Amino acid sequence: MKKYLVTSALPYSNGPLHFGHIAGVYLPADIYVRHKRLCGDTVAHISGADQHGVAIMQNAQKLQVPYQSYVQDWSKKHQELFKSFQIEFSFFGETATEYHKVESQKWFTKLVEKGAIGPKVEDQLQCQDCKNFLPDRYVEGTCYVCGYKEARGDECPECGTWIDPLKLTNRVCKFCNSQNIEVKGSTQWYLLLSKFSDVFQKWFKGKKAWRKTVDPFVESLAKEGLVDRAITRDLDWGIDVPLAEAAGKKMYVWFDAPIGYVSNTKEWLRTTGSKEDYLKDWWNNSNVEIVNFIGKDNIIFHAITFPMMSIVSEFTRPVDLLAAQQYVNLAGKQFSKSKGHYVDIDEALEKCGVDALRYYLIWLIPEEADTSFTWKGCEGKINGELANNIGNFMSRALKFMNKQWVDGIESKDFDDFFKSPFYLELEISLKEIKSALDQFEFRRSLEMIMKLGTVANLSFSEAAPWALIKTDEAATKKVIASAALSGYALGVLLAPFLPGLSGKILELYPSQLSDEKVVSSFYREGFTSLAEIVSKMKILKLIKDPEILVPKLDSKMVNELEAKLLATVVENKKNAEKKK
RNA sequence: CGCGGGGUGGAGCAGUCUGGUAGCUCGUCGGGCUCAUAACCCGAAGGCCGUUGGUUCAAAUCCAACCCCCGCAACCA
Repeated sequence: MKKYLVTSALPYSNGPLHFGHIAGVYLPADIYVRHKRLCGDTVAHISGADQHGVAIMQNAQKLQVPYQSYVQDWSKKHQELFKSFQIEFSFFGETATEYHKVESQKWFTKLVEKGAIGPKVEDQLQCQDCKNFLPDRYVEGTCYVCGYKEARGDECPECGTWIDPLKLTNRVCKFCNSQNIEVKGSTQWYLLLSKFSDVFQKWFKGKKAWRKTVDPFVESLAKEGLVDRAITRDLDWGIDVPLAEAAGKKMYVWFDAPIGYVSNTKEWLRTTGSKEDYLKDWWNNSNVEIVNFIGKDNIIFHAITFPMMSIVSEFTRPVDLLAAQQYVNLAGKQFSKSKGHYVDIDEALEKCGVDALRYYLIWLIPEEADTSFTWKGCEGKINGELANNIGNFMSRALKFMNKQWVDGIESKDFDDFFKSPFYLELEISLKEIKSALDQFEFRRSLEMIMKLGTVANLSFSEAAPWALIKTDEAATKKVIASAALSGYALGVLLAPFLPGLSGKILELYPSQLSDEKVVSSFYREGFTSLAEIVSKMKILKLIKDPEILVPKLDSKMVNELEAKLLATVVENKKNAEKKK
């Protein structure tokens, strides 16, 4: 029994979530958490809304809504979506709260004491009309390399140059469209990472190996040397910097956001009345494995910045396992709501159902490479695999059983199951299925379960009970009994992946088998004790006929959705060419 | 020479670390079966593993160079 502290990247309260967020972070985290819990481990799954930063201010201002209500609104919507996806958290907090402010200020103060935060003066662009200091992304101008007129302050979309915003000409403020911009010296507090390169190297070399998409990337950045980063801003939305000489300044959102994992853990323990201490029993406990689920854009903050903040402040241990995923694209291109390249996730949920959509999204988890959502792919996976393989197997086997033996089958007839090809395969793959999950190989794990579904179908077809029953009812009973237990085992194995479908399967079986503790013990120890439980029951009778467990997607609907999606791809391509 | 990821039958992917007859799912074609959600089972066709060169008895796999696609990552998951 181990203790796991699993965190999922805090979703930014500034717009709707899409498949990339779900498949890239929350779904794999949820599966991992369910898997560990079934194994008997103690797991905290912590996340929450990330509610500060300039992008939020800009959008709230546009809508003329107070910041606080704007972010709470999005936070609420995100939580509703997680609920409909059956993604569960121990605690989902918010960063625009008093408890988070207290914790963040504690970190800031401590890092100042440790010499890891200090002031520097730097030239910055300030809009003289709206008085905002302009972050790189919020200033546009003419590119000094290629002359492109709408170069952003961070990068020129035309020639790809990394822009120094101070060198742009004809600068425009993206907050208010003013051109009245001046260069001003401004004092900001910096996280002095360059001082701690040795500390970083020592930790990084000693840690466990992460994905090949992460370690080489972080190494190459570290080789260039860790860069000091400004972690304060002159804004009116954010957490106050707890220094008298920095009055009026706020913390940079990426400084306080990861602290959200910690503050939310503290708040979780407080609100549940736990006696445990968030640091001693969790974050600073060397017997706890800390696992972060994030998207590839967050790697730097979770592999460098936050671990350094943790080590230097000595408040918490750094992350043990960083499960960073790549991106999920939409028909090969990045999601973009402004370009209409977008699929409404609530619509998709309604059309596919949770189980089916989770199934397709699991297959899309971008473990080592970007993946791509298409409606055709969705249809193929759901209809061709989940419905035909698992759904149909449950139907053919269990309907047969209920039709022939209304009163159930005696336990002695179940003994053959333990000699069946399905059981032999199950014995071999159960360990593999679980260890794949331990290594964040979600797709491989689920593939092995689907393979078991194929074996179940194959055995059933080979035994041909529909023909056998005409000559040998006793033998047929044994065939069906094995099939029924195969279906049960599939239900158990699917629990971390598709809790809904797993529940629907398990509830067909008597309570002695569908009981949570029993399910968990099979998942943990294998199915050897299944014989004993069944024999105690004397007769195994299903609670009811299986309904259609996995409804199929209608092909016509899929074709229409796919056509609509591809149309926007073509249109966007045309628009992009026009711009050139 | 900015950085990272990818390029394997029609589609989507695994295999590359640890070299040894090229694999999976879907699709296509042919057959079987009729318990089941037009499902399931069997068989077949289809690939010079991005290109070129090297190492080796042997290369998708190791080495070198190049080409193409995707992303931008310390201020978009």
